[in-house]
Amino acid sequence: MKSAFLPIGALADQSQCSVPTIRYYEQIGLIPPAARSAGRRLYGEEDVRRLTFIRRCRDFGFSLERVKEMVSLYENGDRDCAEVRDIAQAHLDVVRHRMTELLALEKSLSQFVTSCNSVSCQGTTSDCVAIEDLSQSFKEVRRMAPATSKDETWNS
Amino acid sequence: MKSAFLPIGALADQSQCSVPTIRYYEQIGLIPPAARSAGRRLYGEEDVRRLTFIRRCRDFGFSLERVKEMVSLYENGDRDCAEVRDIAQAHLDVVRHRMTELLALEKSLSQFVTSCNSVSCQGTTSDCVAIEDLSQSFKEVRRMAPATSKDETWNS
DNA sequence: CTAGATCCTCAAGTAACTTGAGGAGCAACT
DNA sequence: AGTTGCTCCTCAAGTTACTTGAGGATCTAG
Repeated sequence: MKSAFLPIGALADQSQCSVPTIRYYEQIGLIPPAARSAGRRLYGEEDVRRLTFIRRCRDFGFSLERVKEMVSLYENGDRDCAEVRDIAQAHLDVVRHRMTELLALEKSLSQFVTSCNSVSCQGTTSDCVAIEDLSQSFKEVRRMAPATSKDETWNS
Repeated sequence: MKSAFLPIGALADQSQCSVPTIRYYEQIGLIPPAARSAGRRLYGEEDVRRLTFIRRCRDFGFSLERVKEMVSLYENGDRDCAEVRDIAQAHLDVVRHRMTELLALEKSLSQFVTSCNSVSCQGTTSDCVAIEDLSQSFKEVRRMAPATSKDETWNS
């Protein structure tokens, strides 16, 4: 068996969460209380997976309450399957919406950087053609996605 | 001239920020103090653009401090153009990184929903094949992006 | 066996808002 | 002219999701 036990610092490294954040998650009941050896917390591979998943969801802007829901999707075995699918579907909708917005910002920024590199661009920003382009792209972004409902279903 | 003056509620609608949030942004100096008529704030098209841009950046997970920096990108004309480009480039890196992670999550979720719809799925989650698929996809997601540096440059 | 890194708990601080109290102003129907 | 209802104002307190700090114990390497 290769299941080594990890102290909290190693878990933090592997999951990209900070040590105090992990303790905080335990405190609020998002992750189960860790096993202890001489008062110190010990973790396994399952904990690395769970925490990585949690950190990822947080990066995407889901609230801790929603993350709790998502974690329970694949850990809790006594829920109605259709209900679980509906939750996942709704999360998927949000994720797709975020992706279109991120794509629009990516386009704005890359256009800006490209034109800033290609045009003669030695002076201050007021002389720089690319700056005007940038503020123009933001207007375009707005036109592209006019009815951004602010995902109130998910973060309210 | 078609420049109508907007009360704070209309600005909130158009920019997708809440009314208290706009007042808060004024208070912390992120947006300039609005003109007033009978004590009430009045705004124009420029304010709609600025606030929409700010809201969008916040949705993408940039801190208010970073947003301040980005707002000054196209409003402040006395900065070195190369410096401005470097800031934009760094933002672009973060945005691209977020996009690959979002894409991975999108894949996980859509696979889950699809298989949940196709297989016989009438009981509880412990009976459902799709749940096992989902937790498997999360492991895949982890393998796809192992060195997530947590964007410390941007949100520290 | 000691020096430094890592761990522990508990309390307080921070960012970015949100909510609530208490009150004034404007629009528009009657 | 009155009053009903919506929007606005300020100021203070609450919320979420952490982070930082104090004060102390414990493990690990040289």
